[in-house]
Amino acid sequence: SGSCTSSSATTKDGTANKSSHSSTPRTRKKRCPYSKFQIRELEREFFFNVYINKEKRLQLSRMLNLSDRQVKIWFQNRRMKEKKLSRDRLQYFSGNPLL
Amino acid sequence: AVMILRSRFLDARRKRRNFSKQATEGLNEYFYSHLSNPYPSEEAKEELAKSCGITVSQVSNWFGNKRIRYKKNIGKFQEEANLYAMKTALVVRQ
DNA sequence: GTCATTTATCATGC
DNA sequence: GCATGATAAATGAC
Repeated sequence: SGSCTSSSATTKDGTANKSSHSSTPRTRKKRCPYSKFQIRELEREFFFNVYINKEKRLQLSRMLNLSDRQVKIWFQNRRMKEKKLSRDRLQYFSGNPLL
Repeated sequence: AVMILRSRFLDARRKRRNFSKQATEGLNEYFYSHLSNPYPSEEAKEELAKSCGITVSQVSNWFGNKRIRYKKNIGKFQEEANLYAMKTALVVRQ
């Protein structure tokens, strides 16, 4: 089936083009788990700034062989994850007599 | 003490435990009685969370998993669907 | 941008 | 061995 290597089978935007004709229902891109190295670098940048600018985004996308759009979306999802972690943390530690 | 609680929190978040029978019961009742639009509102999620003894996030997770797994194999859930349809019908009759 | 989703994948229970 | 809950990519509404 489809592979997850972003170097081929994807356009510069990261949008998968399955066919040349416009009649295709524009298939959804398959979910591709990122490598340990990619996650490490993304997390490192996220630690410095939760919001990444265009320059660093392009630089990071080239280094990690990801599309600019993928890096942007990763930061969006990562911010949502951080928010959820804060909520869970608050709920877990709230009303705890040991604190 | 803080570190112990912190590690316990991290472990508790990673490990998965099945919901209670009553919790799954309540979730399924809502799902199959709203099969045409199985998208509970935020208020409905909070009510389900309270009545089932789970968090709102867990309610959202359950409905997300249930919707796609039901859609992927409707036949597998047919018996379950009939069961809850009959159950709600009996409730209405009372 | 946030945020509720969809979808696939991961991890665990049994 | 799958069922099940949680999480990770990806989309779309707003």
